[in-house]
Amino acid sequence: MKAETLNFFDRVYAVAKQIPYGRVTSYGAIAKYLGASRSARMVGYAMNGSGGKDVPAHRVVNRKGLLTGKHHFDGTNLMQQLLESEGIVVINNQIQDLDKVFWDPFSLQN
DNA sequence: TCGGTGACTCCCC
DNA sequence: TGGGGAGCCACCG
Repeated sequence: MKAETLNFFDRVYAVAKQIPYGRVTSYGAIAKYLGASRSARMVGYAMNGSGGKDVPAHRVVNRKGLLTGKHHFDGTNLMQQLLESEGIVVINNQIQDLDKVFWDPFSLQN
């Protein structure tokens, strides 16, 4: 069974749910955590199915800290609003101090 | 059934 | 150092 690949989506959601408040991570970080650093696109795609789930997709951004997925939210700047609501500084759809708010899923292993 | 697309990232030149 | 191309895998039509 290719259950492992199917779990890829579920794992993405699981990791995204583990993102602590006021912190963000990148698609590549999650993908790498799942052992598919080159499948970062799939992570973002998985977020498409995050609708209706408790997955804080707004805490997942690209490697540059750009809110590339904000366009997929109901609101145009809803994603930015949510991040700012958590104390994250977002300017021009880009997260500031990304190094400070960046959260690594490998921290779970700690 | 097959092809195309996509919220990205890394490698090569 | 900077820019461009290829890769990856699942979902949709």
